[in-house]
Amino acid sequence: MTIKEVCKKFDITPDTLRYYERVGVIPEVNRTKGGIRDYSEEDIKWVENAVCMRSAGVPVEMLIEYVKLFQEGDSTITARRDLLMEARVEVQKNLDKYQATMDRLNYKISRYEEAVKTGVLSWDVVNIKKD
Amino acid sequence: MTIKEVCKKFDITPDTLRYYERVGVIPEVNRTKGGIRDYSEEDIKWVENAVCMRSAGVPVEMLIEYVKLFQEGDSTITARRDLLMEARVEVQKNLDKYQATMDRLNYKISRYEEAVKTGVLSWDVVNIKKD
DNA sequence: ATACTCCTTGGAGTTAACTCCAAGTCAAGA
DNA sequence: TCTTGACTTGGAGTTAACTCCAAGGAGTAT
Repeated sequence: MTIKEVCKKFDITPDTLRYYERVGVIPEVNRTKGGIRDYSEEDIKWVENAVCMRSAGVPVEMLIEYVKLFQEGDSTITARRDLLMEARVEVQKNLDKYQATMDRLNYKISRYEEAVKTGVLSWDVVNIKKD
Repeated sequence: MTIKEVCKKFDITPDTLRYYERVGVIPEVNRTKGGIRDYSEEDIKWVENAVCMRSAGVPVEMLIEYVKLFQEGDSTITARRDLLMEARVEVQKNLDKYQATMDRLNYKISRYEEAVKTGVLSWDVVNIKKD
């Protein structure tokens, strides 16, 4: 699979994909004789994983560390597990924040819907209900 | 309330809070005769809102726009609602991504837990189950 | 009155994660 | 063989959102 195809599949740019490989967010990809990247199924799984993790804010730094440990073999299994658990804590934290913000947005929007209908804007549209 | 107290309350730095005011993420805050910021309840609500929105990745740009519209008065009610709805779409998108990443992390970690216990590392620890 | 601490400002600097660019290579088509 | 177009590289540039800094002012303790 060419770089362009992989990029299309995951909606990222070739620059990003090359960057990921360069810094080690994904392992090195096989090349044709001409030196052009040819992504294997395995490579694509790594890209998929990287894109997913990055979309949830897992730092590039952490993904690099994971790949490094992976390439060191089975002796790093617990280290990898710990790294993933560390990542999970952060993702969960953010998930909670996003959910809290959704709640706030939903509340505000419902108040605005009301205001648009009735012409009356309640005091607390900016904020959240008084305690 | 002093800037330090507000910062402690929301776990941010004075620099960030002054930055928010400077660029318009929150409206201007009242000062003492000496020129020192004295945050009112209202100000604090704005800060709370800004911190919440920012923690879910709502761009500073968008918060500035909201404050600007708010200060223009009731004629901007629908515009503000639309802005909030736009923000909500983005936050929801990210929420979904974070959830997907949590699922992936949970799966991977469970596989690693297994591997740590049994010493056997299944083929797909890196990725997600084959289709 | 002097020192100390915390506040102020405008503006420069930092960071993470891309994103762009110039110069060069390679395979395929005319 | 020559052109075309996609790919390659190392390195520089960009962006959003802070973060830091130097210089100065105000209020309080000694």
